[in-house]
Amino acid sequence: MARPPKAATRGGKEVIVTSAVANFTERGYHGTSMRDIARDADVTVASIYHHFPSKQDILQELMRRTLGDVLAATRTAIDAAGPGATDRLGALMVAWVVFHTERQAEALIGASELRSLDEAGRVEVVALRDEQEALFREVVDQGVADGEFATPYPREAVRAVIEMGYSIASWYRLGGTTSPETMAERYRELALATVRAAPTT
Amino acid sequence: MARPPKAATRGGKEVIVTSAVANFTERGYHGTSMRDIARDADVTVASIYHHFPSKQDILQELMRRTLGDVLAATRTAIDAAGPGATDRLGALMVAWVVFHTERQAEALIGASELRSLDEAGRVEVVALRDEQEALFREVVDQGVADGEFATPYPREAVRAVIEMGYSIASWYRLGGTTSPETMAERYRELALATVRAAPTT
DNA sequence: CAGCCATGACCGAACGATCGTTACGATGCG
DNA sequence: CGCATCGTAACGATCGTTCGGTCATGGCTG
Repeated sequence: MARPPKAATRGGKEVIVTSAVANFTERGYHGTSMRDIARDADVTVASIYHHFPSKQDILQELMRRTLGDVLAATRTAIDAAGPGATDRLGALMVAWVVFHTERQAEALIGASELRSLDEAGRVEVVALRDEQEALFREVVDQGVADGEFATPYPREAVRAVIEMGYSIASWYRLGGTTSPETMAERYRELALATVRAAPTT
Repeated sequence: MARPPKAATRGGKEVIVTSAVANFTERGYHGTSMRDIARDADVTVASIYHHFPSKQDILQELMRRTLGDVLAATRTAIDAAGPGATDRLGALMVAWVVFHTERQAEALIGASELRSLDEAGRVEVVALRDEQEALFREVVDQGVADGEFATPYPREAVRAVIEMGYSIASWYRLGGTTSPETMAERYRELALATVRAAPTT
């Protein structure tokens, strides 16, 4: 059947995806042309259509990969953590932040180009996002039930925690003075502080 | 001189801006055509060019207005609050959240279409965003200096607080079960929890 | 083992559609 | 009349996509 002849044929699909990530990040989906993608990937426009049926399909494959990867990474982190909600949320947040520092470009696209998907693609991707949010909610709800977390607003706290990690992708610079692990540690504490707080009044 | 002849002339510039907000929110700047804006504003494309020199100019005026308004609103809130950092950050966060619930579409554009601005526009808008971040940072730094806030990571906490408020614009629905004021109150507490927490070690 | 040829990878050039923008004329109020 | 306002129709550029090819490879046939 059809299989990679050598794997070093020059890249094939991967160079296209890589170029698409860079371009979508910089200019957005609608601001990027197929010719932009082709130029950075060092192929012609027609070659792209040999690997993908359409520009829309590139975006969908990209987003499915990204959201699938981060979901898998956070699930693994939770399963490897202790049984307590504090341990589990800490591990979840560390994995969440590390992903957003190491693969910031893809993470940014995954969260900001939802509106550029067609109907079918959006349904699929929204389902992945809902799964991700549910993962956070389960852990926080467990902590509230066990009494480890005292926040009176678990729903809002979950959104705040998700968003503070996601937002890292928009300003963090790899190679700067703060490593992904250090960043993850700081945000682990910020997240725990957010869910632990009891009402003031 | 030139002034509004009646204010009921049919709208003039305002209907165009309103339509642009709706369209940019739904499809993004590059995903929106001048014909889209014209259709929703009930004017012709040529009429838009009577009020704006270019599509780029519509976006810039939009973003300048939005970021200027939220900056003014948050400054006013801080000045009206008590002198303590807790009061000041609380008032700042309430104003921040209320703005993002009441004018979510514009807020979303202001934060997500930075890359669609040309060089000149970006410089101007980035300056406004930096002022806004500085406002948060001043209050948090004051709290840390006075001992009211114990967070070991003030920089990250500032980013987290800004982002948790901004993100409300992407999911909050006016007319739902939670009013902007209630939402603001909850996020006031989440924000204070985030900056108050001491290191766990 | 030589030769063929199906196949996957790639490309140059063009398609019709739509884009932002403009030239220019009609309208109507002060 | 003068000016702000708005419209019709078109401009050249660029868009996503497709057509029709070339070229190297490697399994199969004799």
